[in-house]
Amino acid sequence: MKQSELIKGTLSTLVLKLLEERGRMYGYEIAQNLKEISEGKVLVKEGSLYPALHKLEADGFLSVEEEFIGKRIRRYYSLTQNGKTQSETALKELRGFLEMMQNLVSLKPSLQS
Amino acid sequence: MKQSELIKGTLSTLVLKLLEERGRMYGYEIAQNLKEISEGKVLVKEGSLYPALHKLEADGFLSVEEEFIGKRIRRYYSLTQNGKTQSETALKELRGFLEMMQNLVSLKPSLQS
DNA sequence: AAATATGCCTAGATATTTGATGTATTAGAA
DNA sequence: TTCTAATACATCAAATATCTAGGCATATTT
Repeated sequence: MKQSELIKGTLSTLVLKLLEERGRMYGYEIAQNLKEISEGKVLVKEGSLYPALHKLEADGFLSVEEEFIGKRIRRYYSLTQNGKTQSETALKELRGFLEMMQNLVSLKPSLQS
Repeated sequence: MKQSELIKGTLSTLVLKLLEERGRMYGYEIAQNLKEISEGKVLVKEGSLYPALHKLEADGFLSVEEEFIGKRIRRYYSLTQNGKTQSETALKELRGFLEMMQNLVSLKPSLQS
């Protein structure tokens, strides 16, 4: 079990969370940011991130604006109205899940049936 | 995102944790127990659990003893020595992951770069 | 007698992530 | 100046884990 295995299912939610805070980010920036704020523990691969972004966009949760920095393109993502709703829903769910998991991994045998 | 999507990658670890505490359990019992101690939130399907158990066994982390209760068979699983080591490693990792995730989902924008 | 619970199992579909690979620009080090 | 690393997008094949949906059989409750 690699540490990265555990990220499964949480990437989209983390992206939504970041965009909720930052307002507007591009893919590379998101990857760097996740790496920084997780102290190198969340290392999202491009092969994970870009498909995830495209899916969120296709689902109507993200809108995109393309910009050229010199000759290099950047695709800035922002939350749509649906995206904001989705972000709150997903975060609530993720927090509930984390709380429950914390509980499970810290349970002592004596506390159980 | 169904709640179950988030379980991905954690099932094996939860099984190891349970066996570490309980010493000896069979599949059906594990499923019931996860359901109980998670207050109905972790509903492991047989299609997930049995393959997971078989994999843990194949990896040398679990040993099996078959018992007949009347005519009905039960397959009791226990941790091997490797399984105990693996359990501790996996739990440490999972706890670290949970802590980090807690951190990520509660971060305020002002705390970031 | 019928329905529910116990108890094991597999096969196919689905979804996500990884690793590899590709293209191209820009900045900085040697 | 030349080479390397960083920036920035992207896709595809393969691996992996889980779920859905089935199957089989016994035991218990209604």
